[in-house]
Amino acid sequence: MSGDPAVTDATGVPTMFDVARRAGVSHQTVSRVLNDLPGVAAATRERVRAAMAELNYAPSPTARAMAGRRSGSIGLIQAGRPDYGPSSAALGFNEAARAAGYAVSQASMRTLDADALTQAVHRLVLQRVEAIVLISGEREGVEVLGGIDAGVPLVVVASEAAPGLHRVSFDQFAGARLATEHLIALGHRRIVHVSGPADSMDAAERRRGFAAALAEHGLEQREPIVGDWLPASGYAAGRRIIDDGWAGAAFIGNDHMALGVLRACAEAGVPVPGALSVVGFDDIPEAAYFTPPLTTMRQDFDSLGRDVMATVVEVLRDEASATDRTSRVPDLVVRGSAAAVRTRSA
Amino acid sequence: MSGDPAVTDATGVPTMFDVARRAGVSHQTVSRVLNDLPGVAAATRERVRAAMAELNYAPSPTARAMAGRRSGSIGLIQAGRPDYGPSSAALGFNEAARAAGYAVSQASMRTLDADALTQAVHRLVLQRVEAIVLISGEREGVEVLGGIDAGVPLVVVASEAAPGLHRVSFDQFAGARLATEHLIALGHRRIVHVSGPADSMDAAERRRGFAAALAEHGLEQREPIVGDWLPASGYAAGRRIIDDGWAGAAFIGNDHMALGVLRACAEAGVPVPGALSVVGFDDIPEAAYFTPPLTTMRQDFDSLGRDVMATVVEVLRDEASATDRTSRVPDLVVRGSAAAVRTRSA
DNA sequence: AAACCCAATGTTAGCGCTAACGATGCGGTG
DNA sequence: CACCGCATCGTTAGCGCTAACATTGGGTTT
Repeated sequence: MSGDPAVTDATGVPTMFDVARRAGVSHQTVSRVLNDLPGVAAATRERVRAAMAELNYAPSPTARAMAGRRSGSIGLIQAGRPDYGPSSAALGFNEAARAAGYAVSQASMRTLDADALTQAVHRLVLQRVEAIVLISGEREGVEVLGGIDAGVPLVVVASEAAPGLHRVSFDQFAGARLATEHLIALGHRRIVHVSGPADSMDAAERRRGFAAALAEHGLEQREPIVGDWLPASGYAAGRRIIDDGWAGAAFIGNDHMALGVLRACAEAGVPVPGALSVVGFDDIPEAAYFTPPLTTMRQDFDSLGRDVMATVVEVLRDEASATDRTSRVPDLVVRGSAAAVRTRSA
Repeated sequence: MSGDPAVTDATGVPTMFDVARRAGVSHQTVSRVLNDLPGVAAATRERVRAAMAELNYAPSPTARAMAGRRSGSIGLIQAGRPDYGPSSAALGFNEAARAAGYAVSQASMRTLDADALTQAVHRLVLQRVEAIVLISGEREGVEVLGGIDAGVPLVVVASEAAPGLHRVSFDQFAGARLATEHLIALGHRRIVHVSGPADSMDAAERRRGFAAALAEHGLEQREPIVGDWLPASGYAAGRRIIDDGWAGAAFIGNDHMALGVLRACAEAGVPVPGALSVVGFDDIPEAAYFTPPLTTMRQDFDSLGRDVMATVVEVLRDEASATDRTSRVPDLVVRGSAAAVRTRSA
């Protein structure tokens, strides 16, 4: 692998000059071939290509970044718990980035705080990333990013408008409305919502969607119970719902909390969906095996990640003005946790 | 933010020369201060430090990498599904890396294949990463990496020996033995194991640990049922266990499959832990809210990630020979899914 | 006091690439 | 046939840093 006599570099990695010498041209011509620039005769181009192949040459991203043009890398900041959703989206993004020829410099942080985020952005800028992507549900992240002049395009996954930033997201509002309408269609009239935390944009949108569906059908609105996305808070919410005794159906902000609700029902002997119909959100891999299997809203996080990368490419290509892709609507996946009213008396 | 008159650079980012001019020294002295090299008078050192602070100077990682010494970045390859374990470990690693002053260049791939992995390594090497970390449970990943002369230290998270590589892992063998012994201590004599796929090193180690515990206590060994870590395969395994009717307890390779087993039992009306005791592995956040709450083996993935980074730092510091850290043993977390034999007749 | 040493600094030359400009040589125009 | 123009290529100068060497000036040695 190393020690090739045609290679001058001490590390054994061929440089542009090695290719140039081998092809009998100047290094600049090699550069032109590499970047598909015009002004190279077809025959020469081929000769250079052959030399590159023979030496197994690959340009140094570092040197390219130094020389000023594209660095070929993109910064990815992931803030928050390593949940299924964000992790999948990050994975999809990562694969798409590599497929597009980009490297990904990742900065993850378990909890989002303004200073850490700002620092992370600056570090990435120093690394000459061509764009920075933020995957985080918290509103604060978007606000912080909106106030930074990074000098490179910023793309966020955010379900609320992000002034000055490029945005990609699922339509959480529509998803929540569909979920709620499913319960309404099953004949439920007293529906409660367990929402995610106040600082979550997804939670806010789902809450809006829930409220909109109820309003459209003239149903009574109760103040949602606020959780923190974790099963424990869902469990607590479940107990409250049971003790309260009002609701016949519940739209839960995410599958984790829905699991907590199911657990609370199981403990209290409340049959699901007999006495309480439950719909979740996300469709995590476990959802189909809950007891009972969870009816929920599926989000294709993987393709979300790909969409993010597509946006990056687009923005980088034509320096476009603020993009806003909120196209995808989550799909309803019907399983056993929500049923029609009075099923049992049939 | 930009346009500082003391800064020469067109992009507005101060360079070493800006600092040098401001401090009235040469750029090389600035470099010396930056790298804590000797041969700089204390007073000068202070003056340079002040100038750096005033200009908000930060060295360019790109230029540093170019100039040959450390690049300040580490490559992270994550292969496989974005499950809770690997995602958490990657997060812990990422945070630890940043804390240690390193950037992380991440290459994720949903499925591991030799070519993709090899390519990823080469890309990272071109980016001049100082070390490469692989987080993937599959044996093939370790084998492929073992056969590559990357020129930089390679660190893997692997529960089997990795010749020529630095290794970090939990002691899966000990963990599985503890889990099995817990069931034995509860009085169980007919225990079955549902293992992960054959290409998983964790699965193999857990299987060994399970077999060792049974052997020690002279219990009958049945061939483990092989799953693929996903709930669906756990469900299938659960059905087989129930149909078979032999086992009174089951040690399941991970929590996801355990969920499938619980689901199968719930459907078949087999009480857990009444008729079948179940122990899982991983302690995913959902496990405490399964029905019944799952007794399982907790692994602190976050600190695993930190351990990996610690190993990287260590290896980078003294070019040490192959490291091997298999210290941590998973902890038993007792919940409701495993009970003593004949509990019901009490 | 001449020679010397060493701490403290400055100067120069790259790392591998891109960007800007120069230098060829060929065909076509008046 | 002198002239221009354009494709095709080469040369030079950086990007911001580190590494190796050159330079200074005070304090020691002989």
